[in-house]
Amino acid sequence: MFVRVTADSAPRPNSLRDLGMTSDSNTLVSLSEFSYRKGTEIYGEKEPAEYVYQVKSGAVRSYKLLSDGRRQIGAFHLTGDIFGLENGSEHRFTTEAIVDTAVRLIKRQSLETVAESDAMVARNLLSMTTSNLQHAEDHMLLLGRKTSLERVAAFLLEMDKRLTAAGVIALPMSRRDIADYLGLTLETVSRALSRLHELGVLGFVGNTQRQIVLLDRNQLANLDLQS
Amino acid sequence: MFVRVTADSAPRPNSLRDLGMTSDSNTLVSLSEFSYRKGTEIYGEKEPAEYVYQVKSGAVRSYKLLSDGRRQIGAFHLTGDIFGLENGSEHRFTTEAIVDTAVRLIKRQSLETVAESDAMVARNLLSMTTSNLQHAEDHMLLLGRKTSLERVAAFLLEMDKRLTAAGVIALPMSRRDIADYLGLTLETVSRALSRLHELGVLGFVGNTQRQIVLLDRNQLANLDLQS
DNA sequence: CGGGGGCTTGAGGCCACTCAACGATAGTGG
DNA sequence: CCACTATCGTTGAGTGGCCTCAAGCCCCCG
Repeated sequence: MFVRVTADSAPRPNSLRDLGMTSDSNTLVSLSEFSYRKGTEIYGEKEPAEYVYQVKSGAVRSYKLLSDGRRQIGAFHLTGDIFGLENGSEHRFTTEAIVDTAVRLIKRQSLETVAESDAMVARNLLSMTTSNLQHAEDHMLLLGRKTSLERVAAFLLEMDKRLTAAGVIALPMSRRDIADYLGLTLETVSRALSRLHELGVLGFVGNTQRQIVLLDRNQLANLDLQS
Repeated sequence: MFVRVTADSAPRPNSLRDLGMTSDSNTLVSLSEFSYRKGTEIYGEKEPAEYVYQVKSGAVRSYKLLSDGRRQIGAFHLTGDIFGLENGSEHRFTTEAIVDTAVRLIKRQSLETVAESDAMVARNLLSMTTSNLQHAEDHMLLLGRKTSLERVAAFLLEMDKRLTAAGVIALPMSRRDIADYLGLTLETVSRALSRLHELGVLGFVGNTQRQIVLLDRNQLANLDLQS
C-alpha cells in the first residue's frame, strides 16, 4: 500500500496555467509527468504529501479504508482534475489509477512558495479546496439520506457533466468502485441500473456494460431529489 | 426557512485574533454580536454569505434538506468554532441555534480585503477550509461505511474531544439532531446508546438524558474502527 | 397538576446486504 | 484461431440491520 510507483519520464518545466493558476507571473515550478498502470497506487493515506497531481489522461479513485477492508471512495479524478492537494503535510486518501493513467505533478513546496508571494495563486488554492469541500458536503447528503436509486441517479448525472462524449457516458470505473463511492454494494448498483433501464431512463451502448446513454435527464434529476 | 432572525445588539470593533488570525496587522474589521434563541435560524441555504460567524456560547447545527424533508446535518458548531465561511457568495447550509446561542460576526468582505494583502490571514482562511474539508472527508467514511454502533461511538468520541467538562459530555443537541448527523433515525441512536450502556462503555448522569460519562474510551475507539 | 416534547423500548416491515449461480467479456497461451 | 481462465456484471433467493409505527415513561415548564 505504501509502495510508490516509479515512472519513466523526466521532469520538464512548465507554467502554472495548466493548474488553473492564471497568474501572470512566469514563476517556474518543477513539473514532471508520471504514468501509472491500471490498478496501481499513486500515493497512500498518511504518506507525506510531496506532490500535487493533475490527471492528463485516465482516471483515479481516492479512498479511505477501515481496518476490516470496508472502503469509501471520496472522489473520482478525471482528465483535467487536480488531486493530492493537502494543506497539512500528509495525504488523507489513498489514490489508485483506475485505468492506465498519465499525470502531471508539481512539487508541493514550490506551490506553497509561490502562493506566499502571489495572492492570485493563493486565492486559487483556496478556491480549489472550497470546490472539494462543496463536493464532500453534497456527498454527505447523498450518503446519509438518499436511497439507492437516488444515489445512482446522482452519480450518473455527475458523470454526465464530467465525461460525456457524444451523449454517451463511458465509465472508466467498475461497479464495485461505483458502489464504494455511493455507500452501496455492487449488486445494489447493478440492480439500480437495471431498474433505470427498465424505466426507460437510460440505455446501454454495444455490448460493453461501461457505456451508458442517458435518455431522460429530467427523470433522473427527479429521482435525485435535490434541495 | 429564509426568515433572518433579527438581533438586538450593536456592532463594535474588535481584532481578528479571536478568529484564529494571528496577524500582526491592526486591521479593523467590522465586528458585532448577535444572539439567537433556541431553534431559530441564523442563515438559510443559498442566502448570500454576508457574514462569517464565531460561536461565543451555545451550539449551532448546519444542515441540508431534501425536498421531502429528509435532513443531513453536516456539522455541529460549538463554543469557539467559526462557521459560515464560504468562498463563493452563497451559504451552502442552513444553520440554526440548537440552544440559546451568542455569536460574534464579521463582515465577509472585510475579511477578504484583509486576506488580499495579508498572506498570514489568507493562509489561515485556507487552513480553516481544509479543516472543514477533513471533517467532511472523515464523515463520508462514517456515513458510507460504518454501522450504527460505530457511528454513535465515533460521535461520542468527537464530542468528548470537543466539549467534555469534568469527564462528563453535556450534549446540547437532541437525539434527532444526532440521528440526522449520523445518517440514522433517532430510535436507532437511542438503541445504540442503550446498548453501549449495557456494555458498560458509558453511563448517564443524573436523570437528564443529555449528560453522558464515557467509562471506556478504548472500547469506544475499537467500535469506531479507524484507519 | 396537566400538557407537551424528548427519550426509550417493543413489534413488525422493508430496503439493501449476503450468498450464490450464471452469463458475458477480455485477455492468455496452446 | 480457439479453448481456457479470470474478471466483471447481472439476477435470484433469503437474511438482517435499520426503519417505521406505536405505546409508554420521564422531565420540564407553564
